Amino acid sequence: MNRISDATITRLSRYYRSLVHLETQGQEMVSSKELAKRHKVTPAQVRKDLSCFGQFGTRGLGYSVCQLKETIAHILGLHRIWKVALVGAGSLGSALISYKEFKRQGFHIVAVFDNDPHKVGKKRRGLTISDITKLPKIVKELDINLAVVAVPTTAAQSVVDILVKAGLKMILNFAPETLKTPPGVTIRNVNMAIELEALSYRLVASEMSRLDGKPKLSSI
Amino acid sequence: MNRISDATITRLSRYYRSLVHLETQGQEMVSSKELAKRHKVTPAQVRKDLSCFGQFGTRGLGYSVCQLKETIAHILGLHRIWKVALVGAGSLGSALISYKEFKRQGFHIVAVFDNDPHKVGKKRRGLTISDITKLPKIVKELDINLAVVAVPTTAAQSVVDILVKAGLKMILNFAPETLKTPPGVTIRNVNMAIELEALSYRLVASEMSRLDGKPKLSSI
DNA sequence: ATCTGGTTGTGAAAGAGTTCACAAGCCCGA
DNA sequence: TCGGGCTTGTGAACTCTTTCACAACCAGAT
Ligand SMILES: NC(=O)c1ccc[n+]([C@@H]2O[C@H](COP(=O)([O-])OP(=O)(O)OC[C@H]3O[C@@H](n4cnc5c(N)ncnc54)[C@H](O)[C@@H]3O)[C@@H](O)[C@H]2O)c1
Ligand SMILES: NC(=O)c1ccc[n+]([C@@H]2O[C@H](COP(=O)([O-])OP(=O)(O)OC[C@H]3O[C@@H](n4cnc5c(N)ncnc54)[C@H](O)[C@@H]3O)[C@@H](O)[C@H]2O)c1
Repeated sequence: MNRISDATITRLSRYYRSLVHLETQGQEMVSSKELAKRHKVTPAQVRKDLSCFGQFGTRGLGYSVCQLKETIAHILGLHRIWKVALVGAGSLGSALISYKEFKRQGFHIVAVFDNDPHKVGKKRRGLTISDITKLPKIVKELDINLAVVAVPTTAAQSVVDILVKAGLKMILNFAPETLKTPPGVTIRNVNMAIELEALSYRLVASEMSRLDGKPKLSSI
Repeated sequence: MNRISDATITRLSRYYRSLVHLETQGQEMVSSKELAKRHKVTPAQVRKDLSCFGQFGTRGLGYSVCQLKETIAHILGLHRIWKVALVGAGSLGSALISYKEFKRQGFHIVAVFDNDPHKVGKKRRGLTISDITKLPKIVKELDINLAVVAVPTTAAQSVVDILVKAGLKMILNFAPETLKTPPGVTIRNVNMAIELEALSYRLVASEMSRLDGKPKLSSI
């Protein structure tokens, strides 16, 4: 069992959501075929993804919805509660605080930081906004596992440096910029601008091919 | 020149941001080496990405920052103004409306839709929220190019169906679910939950390897 | 017991994407 | 004009990911 690819982990997350859904529908078993159809991948892909972690299915029957769900939850660490620090209590940060899905998945925002004196001390959904300078101390005290960065692009690198110094190893970044981190620190980016630009590129491409009479692009 | 990969387009978006930054710094030329370092890829990757679209560099010197920036803007369709419909004026939707970066990149939110009678008719940053039933008409009238979906997961598929029927071909979805679209319609997902789960998986993995005394995972 | 229809798990093949390696080319100074 | 230092552009090699294909297996009917 080699290093698991990012793509596989991403797909497991998706399968997980389907399984939760199927369970609420009362479905007992699910085949790789059905799971694949729901996610626009091949059945072989589903089976390969799962086989990275063991054998969970029954030949001829498929996978037990409940059992597979639990297995994936385990793999992804969704049974655990992770303590999250949010940096940046702006419009995006505020939306994230009020986003209940995070908590449901075990990601608890337990501290919010900002550097704006007008915001520090104020409350957001029961959480008091702390000054960014208090971050290292609070991260230690609360034993925080991961950080979400929702500050303006210009401040993002300096915030990441602070987080790294505070000992955090996992960071989710919303600023549309590639940030530097030392080895051992994982940073993942949520980048809506890039997604939009990919759509924009395809709009241009589809217009061009329309003019050329070429066949149009398929989805995803 | 084959089909350009998604990965390449994504990287172009990133390079673009670096180029904008370098231009404001007054830098005239940039090498694939420098660009690569800023984005944690190899110089060869940068050159390959660009070579998909033509030859823009000068051997021995590198690329003209300004010229390359313009070229990429052209490729990605960033010169144009795209009209965007936003569906869902909740907490995320509201954050998106107030996000100025979108407009700067040429993505203008020109209409906002919701199905909540309490919200329809209200204003958000100068935009009146319209009832979702008016969407097809307004999309036609305003000649809207793409749609952003920021409604609860349970409503996302039905909203996408409406969008597809209204003739939209490009959709950016924030709901954490794989949505069905007919061929010819491209949908891209921004999925923070999945990103968090990938981090969570790595946290678990790193804890396990810590216990085993194995080397820790590298960044990215 | 055996057969049938269906599904998993997995090596091997195929396909994508990335990196290597080097000729071709530019600039500058001698 | 020539040589040295540096960088691009790109086929070829390599690596990673996905798909194929099929033996192994399960359940229920006959
Ligand atoms: N608003 C959106 O819908 C949206 C969408 C996509 C991406 N983003 C990205 O998310 C990030 C935040 O966006 P936003 O719209 O919430 O911005 P915002 O300006 O509303 O909020 C940013 C917050 O960060 C705080 N801040 C600034 N520097 C800081 C520092 N050094 N330390 C701690 N806090 C600091 C500010 O005081 C402010 O409260 C940006 O990088 C933006 O590009 C936002
Ligand atoms: N809030 C966040 O920070 C956040 C983060 C990540 C992902 N998301 C996702 O983004 C989506 C929106 O989240 P939110 O927090 O803004 O939710 P929200 O409940 O605040 O807002 C959703 C809005 O959509 C409207 N709506 C519901 N059904 C509709 C329909 N059929 N047609 C038109 N409008 C409809 C509601 O009236 C509401 O205004 C969800 O799918 C959520 O999972 C949100």
